[in-house]
Amino acid sequence: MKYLFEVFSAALDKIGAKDVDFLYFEEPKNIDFGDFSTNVAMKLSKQLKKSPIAIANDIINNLEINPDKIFNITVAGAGFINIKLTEKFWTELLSEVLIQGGNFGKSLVGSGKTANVEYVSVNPTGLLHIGHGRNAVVGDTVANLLEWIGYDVTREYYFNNAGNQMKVLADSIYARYMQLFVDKDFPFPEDGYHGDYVKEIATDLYKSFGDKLKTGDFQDLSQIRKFGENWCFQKIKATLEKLNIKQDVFFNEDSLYKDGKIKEVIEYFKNNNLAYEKDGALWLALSQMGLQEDRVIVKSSGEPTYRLPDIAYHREKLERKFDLIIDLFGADHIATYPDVLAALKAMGYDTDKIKVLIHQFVTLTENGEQVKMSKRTGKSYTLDDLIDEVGADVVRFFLLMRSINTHLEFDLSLAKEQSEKNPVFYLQYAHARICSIIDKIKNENHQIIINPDLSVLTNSDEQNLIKHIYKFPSIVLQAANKFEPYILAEYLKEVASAFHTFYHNCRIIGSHLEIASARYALCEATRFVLANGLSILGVSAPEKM
RNA sequence: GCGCCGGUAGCUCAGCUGGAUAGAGCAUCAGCCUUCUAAGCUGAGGGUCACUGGUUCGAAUCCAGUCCGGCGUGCCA
Repeated sequence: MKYLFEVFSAALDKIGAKDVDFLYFEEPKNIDFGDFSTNVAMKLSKQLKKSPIAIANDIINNLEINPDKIFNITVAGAGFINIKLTEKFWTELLSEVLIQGGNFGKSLVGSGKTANVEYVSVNPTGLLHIGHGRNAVVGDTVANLLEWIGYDVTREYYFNNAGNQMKVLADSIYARYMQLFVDKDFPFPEDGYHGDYVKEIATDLYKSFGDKLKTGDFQDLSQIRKFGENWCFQKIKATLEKLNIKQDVFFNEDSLYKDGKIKEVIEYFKNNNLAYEKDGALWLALSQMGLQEDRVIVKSSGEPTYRLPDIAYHREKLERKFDLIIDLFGADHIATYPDVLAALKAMGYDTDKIKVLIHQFVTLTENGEQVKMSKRTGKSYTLDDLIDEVGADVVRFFLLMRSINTHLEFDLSLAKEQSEKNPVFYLQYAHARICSIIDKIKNENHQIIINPDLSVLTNSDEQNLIKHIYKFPSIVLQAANKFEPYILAEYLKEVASAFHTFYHNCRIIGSHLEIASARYALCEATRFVLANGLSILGVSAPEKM
């Protein structure tokens, strides 16, 4: 690509084209058009006052072509320039891949920079459901992608164990505890958590404390609250661990109060006349920061609204001097971030460093029918249940294979399917097949040349596979820059498909030594791409299936 | 009402910094196992790209409007 840019820029200079910042090469949908094509001649039509086709011909006549690299260049259609590279050009790229091996796909664009990715961030009041699963898996994969392009990444979990929700949890646990062990008619709080897990907590609580917590006074409730928090956190962490997710920092909202950070934010806005008191509450003057309406940051009861700690927390992250700060949350939190960003901007921070990623909801379906998974209705389908049912690999892959902007339908019947219908197995199967070949060659002592001449890989299936392999680093970069793991997932399916076709048509064992050796090398390169790609997605790459 | 996301094949989704015949998987139909894993391969059918108008040599893609679905629009988080 770099090579193409160089020769084309030189030719454009020669024909007198100016300010060509729109020169780019794309892969035509139809491979008959070649490996790359450019529409630069069409775009120059106005400037040069000539027909696109004439310009295209001018460009071609002024190109200095290295016949080792470029096979041919043609003008087609309304003025496209199509470029076909030589087989040798591609096979030379392949040897690069083999040298890089497990590092193939990495780049340095983010090296020396730091990133903070905040995800999951569920308060310890319950169990994770599938929507949280999407958040967790996407966040973790975005973090992986950033690491692959060179960032030093901190994975962070933000939680609040002091708010009203925790009180509701404690009340709910207490009610279940009383119902189960003291008085079965004990009233359940109206806004309490109805999930079955609350009964489990109550049962475990009874095992630890027996009848000691019957009074329901402040001291009892605070012990119950702590017990519930630990119980939930342990479960949440265990579920995340099953998905191969481990976060570096667990940031407690409470520390913002203890360290005076909340106070500092309030002071700042008061001192700058951006906060005022009305109806006994403290309002943030967002209307002076470019937004529509002012909002309450401290209620008349003296408690802060979620906005205040959110602002203080993000200020804290900015103060930790990350080059990139990523927040990931579900569509239901969409309203929270414009206020936070506006407030930070008003405090003089560079909010361009903060990228807010919002993923749409997940619906779980089985046999075309929606499965309920709410934690309030009581009948719940947790993320943990899902992992136990279909496995961590399938959960991760299914939650990653769609753009975060779209509603994701998790098809439970398809996920359960241990067959060719399931896209995860398609990928893993390609990897396992390669490992099986490598095994067989080693175990049965088939002869293989160590550094074979790769230029014999000229047939269309081999060439097609090489071209797919070559794209891997740019796919990783693209997925990382757009924060979209699905781009990688889709790509890996294409690689697997190219491999399966190659595998079907090109035998290794039994071919001539030179051919067999070169194909063996191609298999190894493919294996690196699949293994590296799957590891970014956090999906295992089995050697046998 | 306003804001964000979406509306593309029977289903789930790509394609959206404008480009050549709109793609994939599943489903349907028809083929391929004496040879490295058939969880595989090959082929066929299937589309008014929600609708209307505009910009352009050219629109699924950009702009405006309309309709439909999801989420939000709290002194809940």
